[in-house]
Amino acid sequence: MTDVPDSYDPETVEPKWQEAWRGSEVYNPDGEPDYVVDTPPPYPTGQLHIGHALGWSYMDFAARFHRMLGENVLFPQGWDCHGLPTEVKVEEEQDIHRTDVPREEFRELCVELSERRIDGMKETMHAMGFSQDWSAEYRTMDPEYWEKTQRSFVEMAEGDEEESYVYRDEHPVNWCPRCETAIADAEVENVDREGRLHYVTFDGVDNDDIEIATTRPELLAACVGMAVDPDDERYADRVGDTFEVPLFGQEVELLADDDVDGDFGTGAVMICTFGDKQDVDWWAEHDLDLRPVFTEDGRLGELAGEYEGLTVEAAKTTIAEDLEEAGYLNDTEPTDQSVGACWRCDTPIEILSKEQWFVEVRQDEILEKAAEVEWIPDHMYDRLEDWTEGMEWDWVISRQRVFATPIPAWFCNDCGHVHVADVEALPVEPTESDPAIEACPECGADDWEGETDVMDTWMDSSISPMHVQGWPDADFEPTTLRQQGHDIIRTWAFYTLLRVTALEDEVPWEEALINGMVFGDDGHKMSKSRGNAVGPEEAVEEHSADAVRQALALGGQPGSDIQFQWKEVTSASRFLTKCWNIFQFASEHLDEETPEIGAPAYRDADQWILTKLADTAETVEADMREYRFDSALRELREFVWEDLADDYLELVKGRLYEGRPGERDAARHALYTAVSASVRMLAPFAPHFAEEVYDHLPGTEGSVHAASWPDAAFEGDEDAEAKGDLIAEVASTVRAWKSDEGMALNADLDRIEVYSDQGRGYDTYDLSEAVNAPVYLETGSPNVELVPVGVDPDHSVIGPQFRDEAGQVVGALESADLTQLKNEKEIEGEISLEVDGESVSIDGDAVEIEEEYRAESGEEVEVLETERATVLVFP
RNA sequence: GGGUCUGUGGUCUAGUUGGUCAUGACGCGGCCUUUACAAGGCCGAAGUCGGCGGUUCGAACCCGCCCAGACCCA
Repeated sequence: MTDVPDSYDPETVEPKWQEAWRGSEVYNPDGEPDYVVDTPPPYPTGQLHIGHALGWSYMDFAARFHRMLGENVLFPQGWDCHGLPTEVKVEEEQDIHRTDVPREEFRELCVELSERRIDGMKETMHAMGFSQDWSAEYRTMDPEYWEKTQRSFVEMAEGDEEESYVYRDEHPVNWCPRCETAIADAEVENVDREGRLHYVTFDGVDNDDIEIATTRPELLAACVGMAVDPDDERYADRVGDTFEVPLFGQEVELLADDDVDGDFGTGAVMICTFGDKQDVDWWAEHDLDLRPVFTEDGRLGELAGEYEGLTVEAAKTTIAEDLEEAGYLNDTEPTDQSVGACWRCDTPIEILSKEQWFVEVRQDEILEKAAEVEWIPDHMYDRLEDWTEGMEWDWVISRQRVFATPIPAWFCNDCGHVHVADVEALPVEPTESDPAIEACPECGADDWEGETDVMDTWMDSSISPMHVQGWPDADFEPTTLRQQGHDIIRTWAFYTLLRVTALEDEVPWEEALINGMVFGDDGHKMSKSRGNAVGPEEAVEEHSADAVRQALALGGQPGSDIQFQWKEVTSASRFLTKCWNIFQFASEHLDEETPEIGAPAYRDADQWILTKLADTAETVEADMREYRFDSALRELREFVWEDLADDYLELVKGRLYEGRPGERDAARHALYTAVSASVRMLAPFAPHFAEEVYDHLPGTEGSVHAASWPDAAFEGDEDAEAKGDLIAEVASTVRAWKSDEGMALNADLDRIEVYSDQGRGYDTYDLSEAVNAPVYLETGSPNVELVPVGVDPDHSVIGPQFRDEAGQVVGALESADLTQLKNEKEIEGEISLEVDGESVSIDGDAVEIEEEYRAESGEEVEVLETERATVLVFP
């Protein structure tokens, strides 16, 4: 091998292999897949952010690893296209309102924008080296996909009232006045802000007046009742009293309800339709009137009389002023409040009662399936459980928007009958075409109005595992892995469980790997204003994709939030350089014949590195199976850097350069085995680097990503590891000593003597070369003065043996005469002590006597202590 | 207010059948061109393992309370 470049240049290597992979089929499953990833379909924002990079890195590590295990991996990629942000962007770019152009035309503009944005995100995915199977790409905005969304809707709507999950009803829903659409609970976020509490008097009707406190005087027109805590003594005999609503005049009754917080304001509150979810509960509970006062665009409506047309904020001010003028407003004060807001645009939501489509939430069956999924880490199940148990309202799935999957239904203009499309008719756009049936089955008329409402985009993405598994053409089988962030457990994970359970009565995925958030280098959430935001492209450009991937893997174990740190990227990049240098060294000694070397006469050092390699491969594989990418990579790095580079290479250099052919071949073969296995284990993390090395490595064919995980099992001498540890340790200690002494590392020494438990039973060839000195193996103790300097009791023996006296025993050992202890231990095999007036005896093996060697005066010898040996160095 | 998680040298991080000398990286200081590698090697300084209490012969680890932070929810 002569064509190995001096240095590793990711800037040319990475794009080269990305190009090659694009044109190959190395990531396409060959036949029926048995490891299927339910890849998140991201929303096409145009930017793949660092959080995506983390999630996709996890999936890519897993996909590449499982391919190497010989599994047929399907790692598809979808795009969750529908939704409001795209509509808003199109309106902005085209300078139009969505109603200015026909629905179909507006939709087309949204599709075009989505396509442009998808292209940009795909580029970043390629640059990160992710290994999706692009032949399995899908987009929820394509008719082939929304046919499936519609089908899933139709199937869930089938059956009688008892069976069917889908129903249409008028019910209060969360409403975003800016987006002018209903939204689900999961799309409401609570934001803390300061409000103003208004103390308002309501005149009594044939009874005394009452004072209530409210933050929302603009809702007076919608007031339909008042409530107090039944145990509130201030209002003990007043329940049932009637009052007149100031400015608006409707009469309302005082109710008692446990949910009233008596400590808030005056202890009396008004009930409006609707200020919040609590109002909805009271309204339903006490069967109150409905006085809808808000319009769909967030203004006051007809019932507000002279205030009609004012925005919520303007009405709040105006009505407060008028209350004050009329003498009803007694006081105001600031108060902390938490208001629901649209998670897409942060506009405070209102609650409107509207005719909408709903999907029933059957908590028990969702939880039953959720419990069958293996959550990684497992406490993520708790989040799903909490959310599910706390669900109060069914899922409102209709949206009054355009760019989404149409709800496949029509209304009969004569009798109002609702017709849901038949499966055979799908996909269908009911605003464009009439139903397949002609006459209304209820009244016989033939005059249909297509549903203009569209579906919540979560209806699209919540069938992703079914789409990925080829539903409905193929029978559904659970996918293997779902990877997603913990921030969307309440949405994507929840809805997917709900839908797949309802449709197939199966778990959507066997394992749910939940990743944390990625914070900036300063430990805070990434944000442009804070200036700590880093994009994947930027990081890749600065170092390399392989380095960024490693940094993400090492950020922490999956599930925990991680901090993006440049220093980790730097250190990963150095590791690649180190690996390249190892490989470069190895390449000078390997050729096409190396892999074929038969029956190599391994020396101790060779057996040692091969044993270490086997242990490493086993540990790394176990970690990878458990998605512990952090510890897998750490383990691998330690092996490569410490065992392979620092120790083994130094030990066998002499043999490789000057050994006899048989001895050289043994080292070459072991070196080849270690390098080949290491590069394959590195492949999931650093796919470009691994491919480049593998490409140069003799005896390989094709891509490293089609290679198999190293089967490194090695049966060497029983104590190969112990011998090798000793050899490596002595070599490195002597070399460190030389460095300390300011000597050249290849300075020759007169001789060294090694005293250890291994006696003379190991091989000195490599050791001798590595320290550049003749090596004499010795047994027993060196002929230099030995001075006991302390004791090292084994607490795991002494603790259980003496229980509460253990402390005293250890104290006695430490204060005893060391020379005497040593004699007892060596002669008697046990040690006797006086503790608390009683004589106790300790097994000699439980007490280590620490000793130091003192060279006899006049002799020029250095005594080095290692963990396993004492080394005398004669310079 | 409720739930979940986290707290380990300056920074980030590892660490479960509880065993005394706590892992590694980056950074910092010093020394060294050695037939793969100065993007390297060697040595060093730097830690009340958030705090308090408990269990135990022994606690970073188990239990309780408290403090701080993150996320989700109300």
